[in-house]
Amino acid sequence: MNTAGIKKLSGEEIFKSVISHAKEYGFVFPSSEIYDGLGAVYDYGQLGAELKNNIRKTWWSSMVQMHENIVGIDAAIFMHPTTWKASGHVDAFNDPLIDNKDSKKRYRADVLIEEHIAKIETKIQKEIQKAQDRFGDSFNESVFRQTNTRVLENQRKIDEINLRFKNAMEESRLDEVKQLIIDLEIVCPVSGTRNWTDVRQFNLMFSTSMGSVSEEASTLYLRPETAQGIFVNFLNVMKTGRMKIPFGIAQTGKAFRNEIVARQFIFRMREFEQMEMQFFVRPGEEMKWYEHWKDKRLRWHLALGMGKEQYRYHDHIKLAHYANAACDIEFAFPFGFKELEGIHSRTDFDLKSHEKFSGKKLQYFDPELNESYVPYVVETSIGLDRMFLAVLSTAYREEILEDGSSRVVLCIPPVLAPIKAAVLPLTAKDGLPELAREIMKTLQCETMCMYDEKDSIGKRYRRQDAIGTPIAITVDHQSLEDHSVTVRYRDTMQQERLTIEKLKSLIINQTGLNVWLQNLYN
RNA sequence: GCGAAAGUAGCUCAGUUGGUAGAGCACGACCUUGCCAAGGUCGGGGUCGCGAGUUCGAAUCUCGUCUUUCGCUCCA
Repeated sequence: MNTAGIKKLSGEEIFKSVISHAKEYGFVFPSSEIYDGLGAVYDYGQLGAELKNNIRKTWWSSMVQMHENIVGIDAAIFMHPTTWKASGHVDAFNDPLIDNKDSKKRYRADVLIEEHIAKIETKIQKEIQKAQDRFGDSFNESVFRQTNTRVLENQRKIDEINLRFKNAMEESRLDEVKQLIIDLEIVCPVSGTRNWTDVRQFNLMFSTSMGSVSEEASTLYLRPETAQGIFVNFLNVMKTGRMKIPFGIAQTGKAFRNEIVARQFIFRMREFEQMEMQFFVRPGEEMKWYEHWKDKRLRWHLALGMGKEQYRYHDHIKLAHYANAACDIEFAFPFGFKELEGIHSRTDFDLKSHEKFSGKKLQYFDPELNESYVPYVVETSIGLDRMFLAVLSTAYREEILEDGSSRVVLCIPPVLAPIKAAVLPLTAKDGLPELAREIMKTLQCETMCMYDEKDSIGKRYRRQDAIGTPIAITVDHQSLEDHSVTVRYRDTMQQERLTIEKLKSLIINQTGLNVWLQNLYN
């Protein structure tokens, strides 16, 4: 049987199919689904976890194992709060915002309250003005402020509002900020109504507290990027690893961003996993290394064989405050070309800032130049979940076969496939399961395999196609006599006959990471 | 946050003007079969998102509420 054609699907159709396929076969589930789910949070299922692990492993080996001058670390998600002051994340987005439902205008809640206070202050000023007009030169303002009941009353109001606002902000009680706005009967300057939304803090960082829930507890943030874990460990790694510039530190791990809108399945999530490497170089050489990693990272993607046309560079014109060059590797997702990986020349911004806040010298003594300097940093940073989505949506295919029937197949790059081989007895009797089990036992020491004897052989092939297993091994009656089995390939559906002894090397050659690494960068 | 759509079995969905919940696929057992989604028999699984109301009676009508998805807004 051969493939007669691939069903043409629109991006939207593919995306929808991928999402439901991912759920149906145990790749990705909506989080906490029995409680109706949690918006834009997803769990990886039994096959998804395998695929995700394989992507991570492939990245890690390519970056750490294959480079003598790159080492990997695993920093904690919690970091000293000052880290985020140094990185600029604390100040960046910290305003409490509130919307008026009628005018649909958005205001800073603190500004609304300040304006209200200013109005009361105006009243006080008017009282003072009136008194001054009456008493003339003998008027003493500070005495008046301390004795006049109307002024005192208004001043008391101001102090109370300030206190309430301050307490609310310190305790992150946004509901209290809203209550304050309601209590003060503040109206929208445009619509004149008091129809307010809840106050929302536009801080992209999630916070929690460490220690007991008393005043001793300190506010911690869930890291919004993994990079800072590398920068704060720069000295440790450099010294203990005897690293010589240029060198890199790699890390994979979860990061958290409180996005206002998290959408598009696992493309934009509030909890996500990054795989990134910070490469420390001599100042002035950063552009050379920037180009180097731009090229090398694209070659990594191409080595997976998902198609050259799926990728493109997107150079940033507007640069972040810490960068002097930046580009994305964009991928053709079902909803268009979007950022998959970023390569940024971060200059010495981060290390310098950490020097300033920590008071520690974060410098490298360069024996060739005979001087110390703060290294420049070139970063490669890829979203693991995005890579997962890229793989899954590219792999998904609905094929029409010669006989008019159809099959759904995941053409996942073999090195990433969750299950590498399926072991299938042609029938579930005559001693075939016993031999198949024996083969299974040997192969599962080598790699992820799956045993299946339920339903007809054709059906089992299709089931393996649907989860992207590259190789199916079928044990039949002939196997009992001559120790040979049928090997059936996912993509072509072609079969060949091999002796059992050759299976191991076949699987390693076709799906093994070590073999894949040998051909990488060549 | 605003706007729109949708919540019925693991998946895709049906459910007629209100009358005690169905199909296909999937799942489990058994029989028959054996190289590309075979057939048969039997079976498991749903308080129809949740809560009120109307009614003799609500998956169906009304109201409320929750959740999800999409678009906008925000961010990059």
